[in-house]
Amino acid sequence: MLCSKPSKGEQTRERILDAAQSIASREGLEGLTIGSIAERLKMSKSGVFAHFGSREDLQIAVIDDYARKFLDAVFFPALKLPRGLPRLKAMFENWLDRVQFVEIPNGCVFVSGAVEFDDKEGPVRDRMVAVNRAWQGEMRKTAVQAIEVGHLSQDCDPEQLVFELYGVMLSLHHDARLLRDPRAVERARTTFNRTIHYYAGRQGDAGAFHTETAPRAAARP
Amino acid sequence: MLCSKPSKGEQTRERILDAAQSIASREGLEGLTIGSIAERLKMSKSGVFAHFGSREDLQIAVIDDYARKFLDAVFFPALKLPRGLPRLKAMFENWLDRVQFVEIPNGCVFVSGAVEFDDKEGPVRDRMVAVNRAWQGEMRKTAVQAIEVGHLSQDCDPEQLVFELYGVMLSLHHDARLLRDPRAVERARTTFNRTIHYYAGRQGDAGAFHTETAPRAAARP
DNA sequence: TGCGAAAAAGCACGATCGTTCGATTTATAT
DNA sequence: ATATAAATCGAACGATCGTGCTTTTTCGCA
Repeated sequence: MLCSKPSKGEQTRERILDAAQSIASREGLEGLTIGSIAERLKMSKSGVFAHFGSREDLQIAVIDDYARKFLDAVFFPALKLPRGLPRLKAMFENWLDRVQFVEIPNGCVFVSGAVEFDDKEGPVRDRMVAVNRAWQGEMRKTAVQAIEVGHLSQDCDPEQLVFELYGVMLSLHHDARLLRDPRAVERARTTFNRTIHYYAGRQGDAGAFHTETAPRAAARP
Repeated sequence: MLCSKPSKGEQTRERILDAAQSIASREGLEGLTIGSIAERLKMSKSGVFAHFGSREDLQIAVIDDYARKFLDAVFFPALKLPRGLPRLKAMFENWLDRVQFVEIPNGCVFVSGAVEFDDKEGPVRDRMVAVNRAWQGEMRKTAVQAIEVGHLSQDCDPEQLVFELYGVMLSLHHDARLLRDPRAVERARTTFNRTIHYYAGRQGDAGAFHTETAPRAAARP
């Protein structure tokens, strides 16, 4: 019997992780505090602390949890589409939805964690790097497939493409969250379309992009 | 008589600002601490504190100082070049040098500050936004001039261009500092060249970019 | 229903944070 | 050189941090 009974401990561990998620999104992993979780959950600090061996372990658990939710929302649904451009475009649209409706309002631990731990050696940084490499690796693989099936040019460097797509999202985060520019989402989409169009290259498949701005009407299940 | 004698107070204020700069680059503006400055300067905490009304004022002073140094290194030297693409390209190359030789090794308060204060209301955030808008504004103006003199297409949206250039630099910071990818600098240059080439549009001035990867041999004075 | 285990609370600890205040040491100008 | 002002120090404050310990409460099962 799998997943029979979530014991009391596992339940509250989940509640703690949710609260930590929410706080870390807004305040960053360094601003995440045992006391702030305890206050939000109306628990004692030691009660919260007991579920994790240390604050570092808690931060790592938050990173893992965030990565799982991110991939569940952005990556795995796109696997249902055929390889190549359809899948790549679906990944980008899912990502854009995630940024627009979750990360811009609440913050993103990938973005804040990247600058918080970029020169702070230790296991938290290591995990941050690992999940980042994993996600960029999936994007790269998707780009490679798009090249293999002929949707993108043979001249396309997949890692270069990933670099550019990641930059689009970082700029989106920056302009939308710091400068509060509502046009940032549209700019991100414009950049993506132009970038893909370029890498699609001279082979006439450019018609695969029916509209310059994707149809946002379709309800997401 | 201007700038006659820097009084003792102004001198140490400068030393404090330098130390604060160095610490804030590595640890972020939130990791910047009165005690850490005092320790580095072998002063008392209160001695350091007395030069600024509060920690917030210190953080704001660091932001202003950082912005000034950034513009001195990146923006103003480019003004000596003629308007249009030469100036825009000089700004990018100066920026890339700055990132490569200063910000990647030491960190950047624009990048870390942007995510630290993106939803932390207050005067520090306000200043962060102000200097960011100022810099993006200068880039936009430079892009507008490039359009006016015909180096960039009339169809080019200057704000879209700024969005994309900023994204290139953010992705460079991310890949170089978190993932420690030495190829990130080259990728940034590649993206810039391609982006400008696109916005230069159908007018045959594309030859203005002699090499795909800029000649890094020339010693910078 | 009662018993052993698991979970949560309570309390204290040393450290560090920004900040205040009065004393003390320096620099500046007459 | 001396008086006045500026700069720095030393000590302390209340808060908050992560983390150990011990005790109490609660859960799960026979």
